[in-house]
Amino acid sequence: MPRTTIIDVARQAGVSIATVSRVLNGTAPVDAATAERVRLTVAELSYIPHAAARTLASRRTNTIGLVLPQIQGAFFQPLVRGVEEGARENGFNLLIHTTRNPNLEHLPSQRLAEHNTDGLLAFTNSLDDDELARLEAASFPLVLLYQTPPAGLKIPYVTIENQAGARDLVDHLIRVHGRRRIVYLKGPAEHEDSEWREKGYREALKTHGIPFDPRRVRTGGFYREDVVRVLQEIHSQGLDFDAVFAGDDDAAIGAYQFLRQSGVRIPQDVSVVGFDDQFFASTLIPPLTTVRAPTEQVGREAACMLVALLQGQPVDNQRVLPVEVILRESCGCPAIHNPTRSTNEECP
Amino acid sequence: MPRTTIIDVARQAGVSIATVSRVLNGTAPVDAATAERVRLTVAELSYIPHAAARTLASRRTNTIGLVLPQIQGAFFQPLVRGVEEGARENGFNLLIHTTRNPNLEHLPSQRLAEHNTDGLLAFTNSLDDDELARLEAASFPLVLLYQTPPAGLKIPYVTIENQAGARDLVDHLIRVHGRRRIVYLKGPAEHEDSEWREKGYREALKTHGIPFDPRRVRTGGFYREDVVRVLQEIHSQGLDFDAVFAGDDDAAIGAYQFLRQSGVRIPQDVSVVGFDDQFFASTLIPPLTTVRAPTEQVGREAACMLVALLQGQPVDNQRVLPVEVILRESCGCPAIHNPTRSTNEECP
DNA sequence: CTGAAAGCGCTTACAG
DNA sequence: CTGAAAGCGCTTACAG
Repeated sequence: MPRTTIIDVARQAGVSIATVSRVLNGTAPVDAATAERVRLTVAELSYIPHAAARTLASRRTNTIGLVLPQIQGAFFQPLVRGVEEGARENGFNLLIHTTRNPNLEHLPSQRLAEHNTDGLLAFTNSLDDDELARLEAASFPLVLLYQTPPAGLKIPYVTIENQAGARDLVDHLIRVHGRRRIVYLKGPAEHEDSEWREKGYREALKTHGIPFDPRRVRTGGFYREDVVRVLQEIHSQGLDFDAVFAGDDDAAIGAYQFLRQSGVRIPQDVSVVGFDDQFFASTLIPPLTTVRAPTEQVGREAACMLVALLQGQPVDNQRVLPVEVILRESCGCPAIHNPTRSTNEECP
Repeated sequence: MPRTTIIDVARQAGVSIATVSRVLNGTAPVDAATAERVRLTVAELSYIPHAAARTLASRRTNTIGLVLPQIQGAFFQPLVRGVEEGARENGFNLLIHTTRNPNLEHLPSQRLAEHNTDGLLAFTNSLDDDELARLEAASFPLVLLYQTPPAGLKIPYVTIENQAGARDLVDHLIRVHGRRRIVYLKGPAEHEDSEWREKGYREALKTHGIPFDPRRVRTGGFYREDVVRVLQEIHSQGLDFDAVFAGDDDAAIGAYQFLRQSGVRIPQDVSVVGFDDQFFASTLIPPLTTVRAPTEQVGREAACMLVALLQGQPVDNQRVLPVEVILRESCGCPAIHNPTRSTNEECP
């Protein structure tokens, strides 16, 4: 049986298809009574506009794209959820392209960008600089996630206060718990968040007059296995430490593993702290002290910015969301039996 | 700058757009040299066909739909992954509709079914019987997941050996560990898997001459909180038990919680077993004895069946995938230090 | 406020 | 093996 089209609605309502389209899209004033009649007919026939036809005729896909390395894991889930909700709340569909999925053909963002989406959200390092430049030159709407634009490009971005969060966290370790030999495990080389966090780490050391020791800053801080390996390395090099600032909460689990199997007590011998406040952070043993990052909100805000861009509204060039240190026990603070998470900078 | 279209390719290659289309889709024989020339031009211009135009012209969306209650959680993740991969491997896109997402308008599968997808994969209870009947009457391609079709409808489905798995698991509890007062926590009322598992449970009791006690079979077995509540209820009714067969592995965590806070030892006092072998099952303390279900494979096979249906190939009316009992320590079996999961029915 | 008509970028009989 | 042309179901100037 043939599909119900706009022609069927128009015929039955006694109007032209243009009028039906106008009622459905609210793109032009329509006589109230006529509009009502059209709406009734639409309901009666259970008419649903054909998305592809709409796209073709309007030259808009009503879809935003999200390019990121993966969607699994405690960090990406809330990010994707935020983007999803931001898109949906604005009536947009979401198309996700994961760059690290080996099953997916490698496609240079082109299909995603120019044919299937009206605009793109790009996570750090998911699109290379040339690609970004090309898209910007073509005035293709873009918003960056956790990344500032490459030099010379003016692309709005959303990120978090990495530096301040890391600084406050490390400052707490030094000031309250007397830690001075703090290992910082950073992410992959060009990972911008890690760079900002390192600045914060250095800032805190400086404040307390602790010299920066490059041997205590290592790459490999975003995967548990890498963390275990790197700590092993540090240990076998005879370099001692009294605290580990892991790349994120998941990586902190690697630190827990290494220390546990080495017979080192957390936090008595070594403090461990993470970043993000991922969902399981409070359930680790000991509960993890970390920096709460509004990951879901980053996703939502980015989606909203992109939508605003698509609608020709003015948007800020940048949006940096605040973070907050969450003190639990892995730094050395005493247990709180109140389940409310602390926002205090001193131990509660 | 205007988008590159099939016309640009045709012009530059010196052929008609029909020929370009044929080369791209392989829908008709094309002279080898001509085809090669077209392919070169396509590459040169970085031409990417416009998906919406294709859909409109071909009346095919090249997309399959998946309707299910949610995509989060240890059970649904592998299911969705399987469907995703099955779809992608066959060159299809995937559109997911979650029925339990309150942010999404409730849509009677119609939009998903008739306008945006070529066929639909429906998880148990996601589409009501009328809806299924309507779609089947319209010859809309369907495959059911973990559900047999309603009476009178002939819709292919993919599920697992629920009954045999449950039977073998319960049989193990009785035969090897001497359990005789086994609580079975089933899922929501119309949940078909639970019904089959109950049959398996009863079958095992019968084999060992243990009378069936309806008070030991309860609803509420798919959510941790419910499990805690139900066990509390059972306990406060003075009904004793020496084993809990939880609705799934996640629900088993609820049993762990209840027993632990009641000072009951697992497995010395009470055995606990689950279903699915979700990713964390081996990491629980004690490691969970369960039934390994090929959830990802169910998703993949269902996607493949639907694709076959769409391509007019013959498909089986049903596909029931085998499961396997995985013995760990929560039933009372001794710890294995070999990390290889056991497939043996006796304790290793 | 409304309609006739062009056109979005493809696929696919049809004819050769 | 190839091309001209109709048509997929809409949106949107254009004209009134």
